[in-house]
Amino acid sequence: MSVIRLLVLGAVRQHGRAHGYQVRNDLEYWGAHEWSNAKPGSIYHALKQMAKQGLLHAHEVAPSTAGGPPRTEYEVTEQGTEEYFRLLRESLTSYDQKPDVLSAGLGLMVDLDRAEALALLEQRMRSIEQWRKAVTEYYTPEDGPGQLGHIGEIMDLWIHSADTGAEWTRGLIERIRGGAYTFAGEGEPFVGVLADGEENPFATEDREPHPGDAQ
Amino acid sequence: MSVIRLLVLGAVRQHGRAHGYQVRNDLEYWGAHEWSNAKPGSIYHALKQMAKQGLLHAHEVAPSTAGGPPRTEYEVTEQGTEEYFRLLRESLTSYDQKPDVLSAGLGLMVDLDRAEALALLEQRMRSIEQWRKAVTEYYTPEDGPGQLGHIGEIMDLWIHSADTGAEWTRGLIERIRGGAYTFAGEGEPFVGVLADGEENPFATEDREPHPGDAQ
DNA sequence: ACGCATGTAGTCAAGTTTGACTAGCAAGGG
DNA sequence: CCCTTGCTAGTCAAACTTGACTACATGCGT
Repeated sequence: MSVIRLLVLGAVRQHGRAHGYQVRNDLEYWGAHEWSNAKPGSIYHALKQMAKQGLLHAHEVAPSTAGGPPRTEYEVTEQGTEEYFRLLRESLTSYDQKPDVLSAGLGLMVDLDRAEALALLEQRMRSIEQWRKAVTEYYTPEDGPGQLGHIGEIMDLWIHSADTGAEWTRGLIERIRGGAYTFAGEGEPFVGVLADGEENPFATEDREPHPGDAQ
Repeated sequence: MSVIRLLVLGAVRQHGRAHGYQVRNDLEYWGAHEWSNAKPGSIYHALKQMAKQGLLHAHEVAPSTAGGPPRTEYEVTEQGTEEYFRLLRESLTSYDQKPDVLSAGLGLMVDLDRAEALALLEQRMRSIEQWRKAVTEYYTPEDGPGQLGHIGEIMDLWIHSADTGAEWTRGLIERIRGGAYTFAGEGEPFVGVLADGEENPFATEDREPHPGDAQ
């Protein structure tokens, strides 16, 4: 799954009705440009594509109040809502070693109720366990892992990631079970999008890129 | 960086001269179809593209000995070798949280000499440390991390990944320093590609996909 | 009054990835 | 002898991603 659709659906849904630039701003507010491929091109592409596929409804709107080309406002359709929850559930349960997918799931998990979020994360634990078992059984030669030479380090890295990923998930489950955060149907939701005109405290500014990021 | 180019250059280079199907087979042998987007289309595309850019030299060759369309053999040019080592070094030093890039680097690191591999991994440790510092400093609000609500879990996940990634890298450095594996210029290299006609012990077979993998 | 940086909103071409598809040959079974 | 299955080798259209670019308006210093 591409994480863009999940993020875009999540952003549009929280606004009720949003145009591309608003979505773009929300994703920046969430830091998504840091941990996913949320570039303008991808966002506008996803909006158009999902409108074509009936997941979003597009309203043509009068030229913007603040300059620039005419903009389009989008609204999530019923079909889009279904797809949104499908993607969200998948992002929390499936172990595919793509940290961006899980990050998006974490940011949006409060759209579910607490019990379901917990159930999905328990399922995630089981997925990791199964994945680990499949990898160790399949890739361990009869004569022991030493036979693989330095290639064995790749497997070791996977196993290490699976184990630490499971450990972190366990911690998250405990925090949620302990009452942390506000989930759907539990009163005042956490404000996850920027109101119109609100300034973004995490804007990119002229800050250098993180050292260590790929060029 | 896209990991495909690194993998393809590495595979062609170890053969001296290889056609697309051979590369494709090597990547499967390395398990790359499991941990990267090494699909046929991407591989053939990368070969053509890099040939166009002068990183590979393409030899048109008589129709294959075993049926199918005429095939092309590729050889790494001097420019391609430079690019290969550039990508390889980057894959080992840069912390971009894409596990496929590091996996590819691990599989190919023995093309470097031991001292350089160690130096690059030490650099990786520093990159992780810097990245961690930048993230914690930049994303921690004045009133403490609790202010972020559930969004703080995303940051917590990053930090956790950085810390466990550093820990694993430290272990690898120690193993290499302790004399593990055979690096460039240390005699018989580990056999990393399949000889012509050799069967692949890790072939995909009809095995089910790993449970927990994304659909 | 002028120009220049900044913010708003989105487009575009080039490159990359995906998944399904083509096509030839060999082995083996009925 | 024919027919299916599987292996070798690669192509293709559609979708997606990237990074640079356009166009308009506002505010701000000089």
